[in-house]
Amino acid sequence: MRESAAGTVAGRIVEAEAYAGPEDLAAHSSRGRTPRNAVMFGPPGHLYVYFIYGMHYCINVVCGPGVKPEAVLIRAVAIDEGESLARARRRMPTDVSAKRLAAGPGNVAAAFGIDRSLNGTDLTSGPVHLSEGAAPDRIVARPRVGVAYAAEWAALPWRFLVADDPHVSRR
DNA sequence: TGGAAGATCGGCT
DNA sequence: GCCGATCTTCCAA
Repeated sequence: MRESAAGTVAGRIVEAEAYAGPEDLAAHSSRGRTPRNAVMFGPPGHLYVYFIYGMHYCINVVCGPGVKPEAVLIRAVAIDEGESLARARRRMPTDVSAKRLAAGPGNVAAAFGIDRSLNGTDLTSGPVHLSEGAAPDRIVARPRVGVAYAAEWAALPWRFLVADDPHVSRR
């Protein structure tokens, strides 16, 4: 759930990827602590937001006990219908279907209005909240996307998505 | 100080 | 299926 002056946008996470560190070569934390990934080395329950490819933001949830730089990349969210959907759609540059509104990490950040200013935000007290909901019936695991450079780590099935959910990313 | 690559996306062929 | 947009970040020299 994301709260801002523009109103609240809420949704259900339907796709995510796990990044372990620092031994996971696909994780940003695998090359040591830098100004960009410093949040990953901090306590869990915080947002790690980074800018990629000159035009997109990706949002992660820092997890682990706080000693290991681990995080979960939020890749797709099914946005609640009604006001949430309307507000999210207003943020998008082009008119897109509800299915693809928050499909893919770049789109999730855009739909929820999350950028680098929210990097390091505490998810328990800030304008972005996570809450526990009913677990989906069927979850499938797939290899992670876009990490072919990570040798044997690229093959690990650490991308989790809700089976047959139309809101997941396509690539 | 320079250059290469990137946890992407959308449009075009 | 392929390619360009666009700029931050990191490493090497």
